[in-house]
Amino acid sequence: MKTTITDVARQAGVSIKTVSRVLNDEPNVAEATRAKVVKAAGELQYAPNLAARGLAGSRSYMLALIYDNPNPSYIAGLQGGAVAACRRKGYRLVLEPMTQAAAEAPDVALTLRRLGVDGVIVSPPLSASDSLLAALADVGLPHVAIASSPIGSVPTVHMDDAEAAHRMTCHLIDHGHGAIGFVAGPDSHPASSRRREGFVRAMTEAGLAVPAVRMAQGDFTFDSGVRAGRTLLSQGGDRPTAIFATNDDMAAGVMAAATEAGFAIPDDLSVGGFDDTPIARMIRPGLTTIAQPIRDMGAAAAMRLIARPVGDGSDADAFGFDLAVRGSTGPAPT
Amino acid sequence: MKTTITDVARQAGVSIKTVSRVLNDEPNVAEATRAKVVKAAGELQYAPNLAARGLAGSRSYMLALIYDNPNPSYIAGLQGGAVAACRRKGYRLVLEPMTQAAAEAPDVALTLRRLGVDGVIVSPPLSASDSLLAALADVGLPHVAIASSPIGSVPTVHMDDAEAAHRMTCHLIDHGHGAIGFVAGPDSHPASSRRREGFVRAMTEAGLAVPAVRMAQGDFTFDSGVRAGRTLLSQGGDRPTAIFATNDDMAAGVMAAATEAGFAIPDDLSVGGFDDTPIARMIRPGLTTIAQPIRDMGAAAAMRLIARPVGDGSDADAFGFDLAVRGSTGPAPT
DNA sequence: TTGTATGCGTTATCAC
DNA sequence: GTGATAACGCATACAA
Repeated sequence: MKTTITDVARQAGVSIKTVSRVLNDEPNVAEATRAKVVKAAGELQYAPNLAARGLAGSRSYMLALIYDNPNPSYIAGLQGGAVAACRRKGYRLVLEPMTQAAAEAPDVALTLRRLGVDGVIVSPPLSASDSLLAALADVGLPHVAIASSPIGSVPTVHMDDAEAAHRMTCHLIDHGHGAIGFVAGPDSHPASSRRREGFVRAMTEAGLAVPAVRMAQGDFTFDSGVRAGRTLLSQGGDRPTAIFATNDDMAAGVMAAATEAGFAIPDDLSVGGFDDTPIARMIRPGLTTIAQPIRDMGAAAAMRLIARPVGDGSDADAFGFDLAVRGSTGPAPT
Repeated sequence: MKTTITDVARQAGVSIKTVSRVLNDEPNVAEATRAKVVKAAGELQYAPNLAARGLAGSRSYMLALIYDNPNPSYIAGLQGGAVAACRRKGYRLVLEPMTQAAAEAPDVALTLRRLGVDGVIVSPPLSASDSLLAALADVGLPHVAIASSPIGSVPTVHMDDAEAAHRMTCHLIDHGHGAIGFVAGPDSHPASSRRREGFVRAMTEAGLAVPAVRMAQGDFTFDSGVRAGRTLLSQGGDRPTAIFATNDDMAAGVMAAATEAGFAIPDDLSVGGFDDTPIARMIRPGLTTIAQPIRDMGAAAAMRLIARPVGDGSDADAFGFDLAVRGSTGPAPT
């Protein structure tokens, strides 16, 4: 038999309401009474029934993480931060993987309703889906988006991808590189265009050209990076001396393509990545990349939902980033 | 205002019990009645209140995944499979990361109680913690362990690590390698000893020596692989011609150490890994490794909990594995 | 085949 | 500062 609040009340010699008060840190409880209750709860190994609490209090103490990201380490970071924040506040995190198609389907609203959570965290690239965001608003489900820039009226936790890309590009330019290749991510991904913006801006500011022949596109996979690398490097004397691939997997692909073509890194070619996933430390030379505080962002997103269930919708948490310099970038060959 | 089962009942012109029957696929409902109810539910975008359902039915329709694994892709696989299975059955998956220390702490029982779930999936290395397993049994929480071999009386979903290690070792032996180095994982990890067993058995069967000098130990990290690689390769003429590192990260480390020391892979040295994580395809040459059906195992674990809430404790699901042969292994140098 | 009444374990509304 | 008691929305005996 499960021990209930009634058992605790009996053991402590008080009413259930008082027990409830103590458990929920409500005011107006004598210190002595509080102690009695805490003691009784401890002895009985009491654990409140969440279903009952949810039913009575009309809160589920659950948050959902909606994601559709093939990058395990990114998701793991987000999850870790969000779970940690949830735990501190007595919440639990439920997983809700969702394809782009499902997010745009007409029945998302019902799917979201069925979740039965108090709020949801939407991670990229789904955080850019207007229809999903609209459905969330429609259903009246509190939500926060993790994105690369503030999104309209949706509470957002973001890191400035454009600024980060700008920084990486400047890093390369500072090392004397003028012919810099760029490997973009898929257009469907919101971060892609932001990163491209940052790159172009830095190049323009430095008076450097951005010819189409040095712009390649990938899909954030290693293989697409290999292909992009081969293409960019097959231009004879006019080849780039540095390539900025907008995620680590693609950057690793570029490095593989470069090595295969006989280029030494960083002596013949510098390569920059984005995300600072584990692979960045596992390839040789180590990959210079952009480190995002993913974990913190996950935690911030959860806290937003927990602390302000009905956000005013106008605020946004901004996070910084770090340029992790490793061996893959160096001076331009002379 | 949320729409409740009462609203649906009114809209359909039936009683709530009938609605309940339809929603839960219970028998004894006229087809016409069923249709009416389904229609009403659809129109009202009805989503059952999970808290109420949980309270009344004394089931939470939630499963928890307990894990403490630094390998994101392993966890992601497990999660993916488990979530998919849960979704098919109307369950949700909540995350419960837990350190080894927390799992062994005296208050785990209370932590587990507070989870408020119908069952938990315990992944390695926690699945080897007797105290955690005992606490689970104590609390009366249905659970299944994901492990490298059946565990006592605990329902287990497992893959034979020893057999897999044996296969990898045979693969190397078949290529003419006799001096094979081995990089073990931490002793605290249950899979470590199993993998060592498989290695030793294969070597012994082939009449090959297993000198201590060719046995190194790591902690499943890339860096520890680098260290182990350096050590194993610093033996002059007696160096191994192949090294079997028992996870991909360490194998990647060994490859880095080998390259650094001037050995070509696979011409001078063959390297085998374990797990088939993304890194295996992202390093050059590609890493020959053991691919586990992680996703399927996660799904199986969830299904066990859902289909047989009170398992009889004696059964276990066994899964196979694949040897993914890539470029890192080849004939022994002559 | 369908409907009525009771209870699940909390929180919340009042009165004391 | 504390305690009865009514919801909360659903499942489930039990009736009809």
